[in-house]
Amino acid sequence: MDEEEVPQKGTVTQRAIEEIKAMIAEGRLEPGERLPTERDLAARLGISRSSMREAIRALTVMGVLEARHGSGIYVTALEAGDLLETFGVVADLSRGPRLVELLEVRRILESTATALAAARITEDQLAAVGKHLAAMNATDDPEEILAHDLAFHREIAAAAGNETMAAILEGLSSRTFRARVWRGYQEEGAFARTRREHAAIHRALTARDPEAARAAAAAHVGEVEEWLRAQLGGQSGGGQAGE
Amino acid sequence: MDEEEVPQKGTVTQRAIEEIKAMIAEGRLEPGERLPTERDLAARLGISRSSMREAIRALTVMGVLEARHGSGIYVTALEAGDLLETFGVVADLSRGPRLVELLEVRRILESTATALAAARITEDQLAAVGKHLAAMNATDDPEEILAHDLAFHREIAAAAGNETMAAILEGLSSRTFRARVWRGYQEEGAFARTRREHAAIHRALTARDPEAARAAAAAHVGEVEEWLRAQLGGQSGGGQAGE
DNA sequence: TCAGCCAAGTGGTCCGACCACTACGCCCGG
DNA sequence: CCGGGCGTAGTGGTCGGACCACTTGGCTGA
Repeated sequence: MDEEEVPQKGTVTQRAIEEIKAMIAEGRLEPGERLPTERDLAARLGISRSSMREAIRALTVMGVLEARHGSGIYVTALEAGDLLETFGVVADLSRGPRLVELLEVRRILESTATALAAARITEDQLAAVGKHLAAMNATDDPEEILAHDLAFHREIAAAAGNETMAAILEGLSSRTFRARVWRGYQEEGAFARTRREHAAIHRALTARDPEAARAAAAAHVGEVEEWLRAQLGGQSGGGQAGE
Repeated sequence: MDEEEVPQKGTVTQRAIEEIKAMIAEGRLEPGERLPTERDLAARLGISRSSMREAIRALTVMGVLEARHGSGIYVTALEAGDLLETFGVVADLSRGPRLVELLEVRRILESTATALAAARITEDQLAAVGKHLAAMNATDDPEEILAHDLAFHREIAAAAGNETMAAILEGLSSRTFRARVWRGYQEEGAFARTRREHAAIHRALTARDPEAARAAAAAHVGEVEEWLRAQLGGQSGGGQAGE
């Protein structure tokens, strides 16, 4: 006799995660909508609140849910930018060969995004890009330069018109990630070159020339990529970017 | 005087996550290494085990940690494929415009990956690709076709030599994701066309022609992309792929 | 020697209490 | 009647401690 009920595949928490995912996938929960309370959900699935909390935490990390202390749990709009955290963390923790692979992915996406931007960018956006370029060249503070560099590329990614791609690139360019690489990179006077590359990208955007933009962006990222690849080869001391 | 320590930024769990991330980033924990027990870690940071478990769960979802029941918690090798789960989940839950954006990203990466594969693929890998292509054409069972289709592209991505990119593509092609799109797509007799496209990709690979491979792959994904975009435009009933 | 058992240790689950914060309505003064 | 301020109920966040399920490795006994 054993009547039975979907015994248990895997852990209880896993089941809870699938359950909530299903609720969203099937449209039982709309983006922005509030979920039942943790206590309710736990009771409903017949599991403890602790386990349910872990399930919620998992979905929160994935950017699917958002918990507001004292208010409730809500389904995010899934509007990109929500999944970028995971990407950023992975990028920050990667090293060696993995880092180069990540940079290669960035080169591919960034060059395409820049090409798209060249064709679609508005005057306002172009002005914003130029502003960051100028600010970057007007200071010597590495911190500030890095900040404007990030903004420069972010602005371009946004102009490409694909939010999801912009979010991925954002993750691939997270602050600590780039800071790590830059430290060593800049010491080699690759500074002027970086400025030249940025200027080239800006020129291509201004000229609305997708092909030139793609080439400039690819070269820009590829430059760093090459340097990193070399570092991994036969470095002995000093460079800590890859190792 | 104040000994003191950064009281608490944000939630306790968040602090725990940062702490563990830092341990890995600073090399205090090597990939594959076993972490202290949950109880230890919790005590060490002065938080409860529940909170520590949530932190661990978060990092597990991100693919940074791996928990083995009865054995311990380990740092993953961060060898790609670990972050693909998140990507897959997001892809599964996305709809409408977001879905198109995701497909666009896939088109960009897939075409580049296929081009790289054309230049680097080995005889063995090429044979494997051909096998899946044949299997795909030899059956009418949608399930089986889908399975071989996925394997076909996976094999190519692997041949491109960038594991990280392959992992991302894997996530972007997750089973339920594609199944959802295919259902409607195939009903329009896009079947023969898909076969033709796959054959074209295979030919380009065999000829070791990167440009042809890139074009074939881009066209292949772009085809589906276009269809989906059209669906979103003015669809009234039936098609459930996007809405 | 080796197979099998046993026990310690670890992650997985559950419970129930309390804290921190938000939201909303009730009450009181204007 | 109106509005602001204070309560309070409700929700997520944290805690601690008990017990379960599984792995591992050593020990026992054939």
